Amino acid sequence: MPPVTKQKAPLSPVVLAPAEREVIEFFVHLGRHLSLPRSVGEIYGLLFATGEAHALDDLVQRLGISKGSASQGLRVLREAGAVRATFRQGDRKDYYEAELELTALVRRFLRDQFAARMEEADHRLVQLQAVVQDPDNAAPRGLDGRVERLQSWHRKASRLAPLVTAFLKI
Amino acid sequence: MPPVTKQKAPLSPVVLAPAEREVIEFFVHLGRHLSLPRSVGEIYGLLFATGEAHALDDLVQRLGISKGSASQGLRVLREAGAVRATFRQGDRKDYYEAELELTALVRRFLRDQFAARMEEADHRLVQLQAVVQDPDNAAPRGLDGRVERLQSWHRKASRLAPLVTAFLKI
DNA sequence: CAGTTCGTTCAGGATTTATTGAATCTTGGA
DNA sequence: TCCAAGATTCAATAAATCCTGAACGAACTG
Repeated sequence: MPPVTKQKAPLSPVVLAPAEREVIEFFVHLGRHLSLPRSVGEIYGLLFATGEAHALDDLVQRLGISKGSASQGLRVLREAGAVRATFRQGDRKDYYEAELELTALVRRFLRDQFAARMEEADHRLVQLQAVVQDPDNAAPRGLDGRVERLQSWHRKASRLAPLVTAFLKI
Repeated sequence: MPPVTKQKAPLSPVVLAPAEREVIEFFVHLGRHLSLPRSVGEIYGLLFATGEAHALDDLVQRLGISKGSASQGLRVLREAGAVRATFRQGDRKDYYEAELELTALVRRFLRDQFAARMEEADHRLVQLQAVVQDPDNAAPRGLDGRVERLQSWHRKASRLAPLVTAFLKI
């Protein structure tokens, strides 16, 4: 008979309850719409489901993902503000818990992601207009007008973000 | 001397002007944010750049993509309302031109895509709540409250879409 | 300082997604 | 009805993306 493998008594079972699995799937699907890898949705889903702080190893065991995925996924979530690190006396592990203030999350997303994309689009449009107006580049007739319409729409979209932010405060 | 290969005199050159290439890249990038394949962005970009109606073969030649990609890409754009088919007397080809009313495009996107996703999320949330409230599923304590918060946020987001649509009408 | 425990990184493998091109279907004209 | 041009489909291939796990470094501990 082989020696019993050493195990530190887990405070809660490492298998997922059906309810947890369901929550995880929900966030995996949500993440797909934001082009996030499955593992990121899984991690946030588990943290959201349990409402507790978990260490990296915990996520690896319960979700059955690799340390690499867990580490990278946590980084993404940290940078997005979707997860907070908490610390415990006399414990070297990092514990993470889900940010549950969804409104704050969305607001942050709008401020960071959306704003960044709008700015990038702005740069592109400026460059595009320069290229189009250069006679050497053989722009089809009427193109400059169409690019102008792109820009005017871009300005309109820019005015939209603050409006949404305001709405979220209600 | 080999016979001259038969060629139907093209009305415009099959190589892309720099201005056209720039516009195409712009829409390729835009499409990435919507998880659209490169080919779809290229097709819309070319139609937008020239402002003219093009047949499938035209797109294949100028963009250097396969017939398959062109056909599927056009279908996606058609279904999204981003492209319109036009017809010509005594010509069996289908010609496509870009829908230039961007505001209408965005409105349609909100109405179709966004609404569909919200409805899907609604179904998922209802199911999720059922699973969570079933005692057999071992939901962690407090989870039902968190799911309730998800739903309340979902309701708020639903109210957002009409608001944006209204804004676009201005 | 040697030995541990954690977390991160990244090259390589696995999986998902996009593209190709030949076969097939559709349509209109003779 | 047959033919040919045009469009679509889809199985095979290519490309992009994600995941893994071993190697590494940092930070503690005895």
